[in-house]
Parts: sequence; structure tokens; C-alpha cells
Amino acid sequence: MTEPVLDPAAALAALAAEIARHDRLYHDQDAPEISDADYDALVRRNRELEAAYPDLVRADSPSRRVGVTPASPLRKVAHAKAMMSLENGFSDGEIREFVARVRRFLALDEDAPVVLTAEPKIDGLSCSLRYEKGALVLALTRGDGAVGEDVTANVRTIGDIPARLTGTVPDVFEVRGEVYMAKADFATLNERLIAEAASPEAARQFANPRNAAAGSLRQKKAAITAARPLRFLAHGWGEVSPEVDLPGETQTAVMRAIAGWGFPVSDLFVPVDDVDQALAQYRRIEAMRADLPFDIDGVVYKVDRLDWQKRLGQVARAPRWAIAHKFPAERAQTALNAIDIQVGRTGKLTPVARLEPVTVGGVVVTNATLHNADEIVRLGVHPGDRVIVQRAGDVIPQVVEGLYAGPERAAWPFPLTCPECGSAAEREAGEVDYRCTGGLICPAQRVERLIHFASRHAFDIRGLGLVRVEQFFHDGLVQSPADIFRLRERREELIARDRLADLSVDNLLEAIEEKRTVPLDRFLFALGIRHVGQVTARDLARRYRSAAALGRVIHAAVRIRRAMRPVLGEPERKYVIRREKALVAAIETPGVGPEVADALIGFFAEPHNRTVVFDLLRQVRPTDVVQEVRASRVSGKTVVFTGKLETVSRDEAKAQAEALGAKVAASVSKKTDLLVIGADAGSKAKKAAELGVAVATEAEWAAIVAEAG
DNA sequence: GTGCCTCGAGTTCC
DNA sequence: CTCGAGGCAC
Repeated sequence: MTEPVLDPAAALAALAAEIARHDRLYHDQDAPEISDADYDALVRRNRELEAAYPDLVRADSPSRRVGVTPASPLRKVAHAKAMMSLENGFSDGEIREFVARVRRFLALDEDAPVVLTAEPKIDGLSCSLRYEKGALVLALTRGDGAVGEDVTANVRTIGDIPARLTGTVPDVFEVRGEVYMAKADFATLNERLIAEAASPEAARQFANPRNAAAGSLRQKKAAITAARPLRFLAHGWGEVSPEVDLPGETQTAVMRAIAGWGFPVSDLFVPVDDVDQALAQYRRIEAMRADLPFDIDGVVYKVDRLDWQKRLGQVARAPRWAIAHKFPAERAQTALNAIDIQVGRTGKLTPVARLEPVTVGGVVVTNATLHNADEIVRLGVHPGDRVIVQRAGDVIPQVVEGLYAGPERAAWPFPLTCPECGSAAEREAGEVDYRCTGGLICPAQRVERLIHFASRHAFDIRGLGLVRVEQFFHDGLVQSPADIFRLRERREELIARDRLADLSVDNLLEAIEEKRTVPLDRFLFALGIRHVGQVTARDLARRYRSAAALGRVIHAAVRIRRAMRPVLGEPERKYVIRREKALVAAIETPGVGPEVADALIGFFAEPHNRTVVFDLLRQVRPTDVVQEVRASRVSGKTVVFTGKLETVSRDEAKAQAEALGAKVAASVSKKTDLLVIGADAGSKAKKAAELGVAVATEAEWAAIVAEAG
């Protein structure tokens, strides 16, 4: 929905001129004035207006050109070791739970001492600084955690960061920490920007120190960064080689060594003996917050012992051995102007609050998700109400409560049809979300699926983002994923539409060509099958290694699904369970239960989907997945654990087994190759004896793990 | 059957 | 980042 505009024709003319000006600045003068996101916002605004006033679309409309989303000028480089994010906790209880979880995972006693470290969490940009033979050779931003941007030249201008390390330093050592701007320096910088600008109105200021640090570090010209007052605080490390040269066995010891090499380390960094001391340090830091020279958004706790950190490992993108204790979010009051409905790739209808712009935590918030119909009922909000907004985890804005105090009224009516295609909106029993039933005919869903296909964790086609996908879709150039790979046949057509940027067309086509081979897990994830996200896609890809093998399994499963019928007189409930079991068994992948199996097989049972996939397979080749596993006595074997393990937890044992290439099953059957028996083993041990399955004690298991290295 | 843990999906702002 | 819900252990 677009709010009424007094003079839409004039607004469109202004937008066309503005967007064209930024295109020139970016392409001809290499001096963009606004961020990529602000540019996208202009393009989006233009599109919304055009949708609302189709008669007024201009001949020189920016939407008739291929979008020219500026690419980052900085070189992308993969991290030697992924830069992970941190789990967040907001209450004492969550921190206590974190420590309890650590104990459980390590199979420690409930009151066993767990030494933690506590330090303030600086609100800046994470950076990884790579030193080889003591010399700074590479500095990367965090990026997506796997790949960062090369900011080496800029980092060399930061006074806190030594170019060479003195003392005994491992051959390769990556120092990780936060690049930030002190509050006072931020204020001075903004004053300077005003003074230097032609007029105060024309000055481009930064909204907060974090943005100032980000903007200053990601400069193309190091000279600009050099003139910006950036600082650095070390908080960890990445690759260390040789690993034995790591200067200590605890977080504290290594951080001391890093400080000894000349890096600033927070003077509020302390080891603490237990969770109560950790929380006391949190309160000390919280009390000092306003007086600290830099912005912080919480306190980070880490398990001090590095051997424990190693055992704890990580979940998805965050380590199990650290947590950020965040300060309570800042709140603000504003008006709820409207409630719009967005349609996701799965058809989910999401209500979004359009807010009167308000500053919360240094950022102007105009939108906030309302999640679902229940949330709107819970908040009791209607358009026009005053509401309280906060930035949860200091990032995502959310509506916390409505301030309406008038007479009783009915809940805001959630739309009964999809705003994009008009199909009925339905809510399944037991589900929270309304979904558009339009499926293939709903253009919003089709576009969202294409955007997902090209997105970073899927095919990762650079230059093919939201704006271009929408344009290509609406122009009929791209209707299905395979069409993307046929765009090269229409190069002239693309260039003709895009007078400004034939170079950008070629860049795009090149980026597309690069993805004609893609890892199987990305391929699978990109299809956008419900319940098949990154992790499940990876599990499936690793389980079957090749598209051919996975294809055979799914093909067989589809046939099973088609062939299954209730046996005469079989109750519906029993049949459903039997069917579920058959489908799960057919896919035979840990983590894939009835729901996921049905979604996966259902997707391929649909003829249209098969057509789309086969069409795509004529254009691209999924590469086989070679799992990195250490060879061991249990590689390729099926292992079952039973009883209470003393030295490792069940989760950890399972992780060990998988790293050795073994499959972990829940119960003993004739397929089981090895049963590892802990204390108080029950029926499984008995069954293993009956079936003649080999058994091992926990100590023997530890030996198998150890001998594989 | 119940409860915990992890994953999937959708979203915001830069 | 949060929330709902699927998977699996107990």
C-alpha cells in the first residue's frame, strides 16, 4: 500500500531525476553520495508510486532501465576461520541457563566450577587482522562470517593496530576485535563534516558512532579512513598456525599475550569464577555505561578453558562457549500509521506496522513486523493508535505495546484474501500464520522464490538482487530459475533497455555464468522447498553426496507416496502413521521427520516442480559433496550410544561420531555396527547381545576418537 | 506424552 | 534477530 501523494507526477519526476543523478555519481564519477540501501530505497519508492499510479509511469522511468545496484568496491576474501556471531541473553536467568547448558554438554557436575571471562561488548564492527611472521598482511571485515571485505589498507591507518608484532608470535595469527569510534571523536567528526560542507543542510552526518566507524572503515581511499578517528579493541582470535604456538590454555592467558603484542584489550576484561561474579561484573559495566568513552550494547561471557571451548564447538553460526548479555532495549513512542500485509515465498502473510518515523537507539525506525494475526490481537492495535516501539537485540524494531485506552473494540480485521493475487487467505488448524492459497499463480510468491533462488546462501548470484529480479519478472524475462541462465541469449535486449550500464549487464551475465556449477546443498536449498533450509539441505546433500543419488532416493520415495493406500478397514489414523513412517524411512536422513519428508517428496511429486527442476538441470550442474571426515575405524559404520556417558555428553559423542564419518542411530538393530555402552545401560545392551552387535565401553570409544586424531 | 533443542522462515536497518 | 514448530530423547 502506498500512502496518498499530493502530486504523484511531480514526485515521480523528482525520483527519476534523483535516481539518474545517483547513477551518474556512481558510474561516471565513482563517488556515490548515498549508501546502497538508500539507493535501493529510492528505487523501491519509485516502484511503489508507479504501482499506485500506473498511468503516470514516465518514459524515462528508472524502472525501465535495468537496476544498477552499486556493488561494493571492496575485494571479497574468505576467512581462514569463520567469524561467528554470538548467542544473546537478556536476563540473569538466560545467563544461568547458558552456564547450565555448558555443564550439561561437558557432562560436568551441577556445581562444578566453570570459569568464565566477562568483558564489555563494544558497538562497532568486527574485524579479523591476519599476521604472518608478525607482519600485518590482511584485514577483513566480518561480512557474512564466511567471507569478509578486504580493508587492509584502511586498517593500516588505525593507530591502535600495530603493523608488526613484537615478541614470540605464531607464524600465522589472526587477531579479532572491534573497530569503533569513541563518542567524543564521533561528535567532533560530525562537527567537522558540517564545517567542511558547502552548507549545513548539505552536510552528510553520521547517525551514530557505529555507522561512523562502518562508513569510515569501508572507504575506497585509505586517506579518508586515515582522517577518521578509528580505534580498535581486541577480543579474540581466528586462525593460529602452528596451533601448538597458541600462547596459553585459557581465554585469559591468550588475551594477555595479545595485549603483550601491543593490542588494546579492554581494561574491563576479567576472568570470573562463577555466574554470580559474571553477573556482578555485568552490573558494574552497566553502571559505567554512560561514562564509558565508547558505546557498548552488553557484556560478553566466554568459557575460559580453551580445551572446553574446543569440545563445546558451535551451533550453526554461534559458538556454544560464549554468550552476549545484552542491555535492555531502548524504547520510544510513536504513531501506527497503517498495517500492511506482505507475502513471503511460502505464501505466508505477514502484517507490517508502518510507523511515524521515530528515533530508537540512534536509528530512525519506520517499519516493524507484527508477525501474525495473533500478535495484532495480543497488542490490540489498530491503525491510528499510539504504540511503544523498541529495537530488540538492538537491531530489529518491534512493537511492544499499544497505548489505546478508548472503549472496547473488535480486533483489527486480518484480510481474508491475499493482497497480491486476491486468492483466499487461509489459516490451517493449529497454525498461527495465514497463507495465500494462490501458490503458483501468486506473483508475489513467485518473485519471492526467485529472489530466494539467487540469494546469498542459495545460488549467490552477485548483482541479481531484489530490484533486478522484480524487474526481470515483471518484464517477462525471468519466470523460472532456468530463465536466469538463459539471460545471456538476450544480452542485446538487456543492454538496449539499459542505456546507462551495459558494463553492469555484462557483470551480471558473468556472475550468472560462474554459477553453472554449484554445490548440491546450495542447489537443494535454492529450490525453496518448505522445511528444507540450509542445514537440512546440507544434511541431505552430505547423506547422498550426488544429485544423481539423491534424485534416485526421491524418485523412489515419490513412487512409494503415490502407491500407498489405506489397507481395507485400516483406520485413517493408522494409515497416516504408516505412511509417515514409510516416507521418513525412504529419505533416511537424520533430522528429516514426517513433516520434512512429506514436504520434500510432495515438492517432487508436483509435475510443475519437476519440470522446473529438470529445466534448471539443463542449465546448471550441482557438484557432489565431499564430506570432510577423518578416517577412522567407524567411518561409514552405524553407531548407537546407550547409558549415561561420563566424560562426554550424548550430543558431543554424536558430534564426534559424525566427524569420524559414522552414522548415529537411536536404537539398536541388525544394521548397527557398534554400540557404545555407558553407565546403567538397559535394554539396548541386551538387544545388542541378542543380535551379536559389537559393543564398546566409553573408554574404548574415546580411544577410537583419539586414534583418528 | 512431554519437554528440550535446533532449524526454518520472515523481517529491519545499514 | 525472533518466533513457531519439527525432531528426538526421555
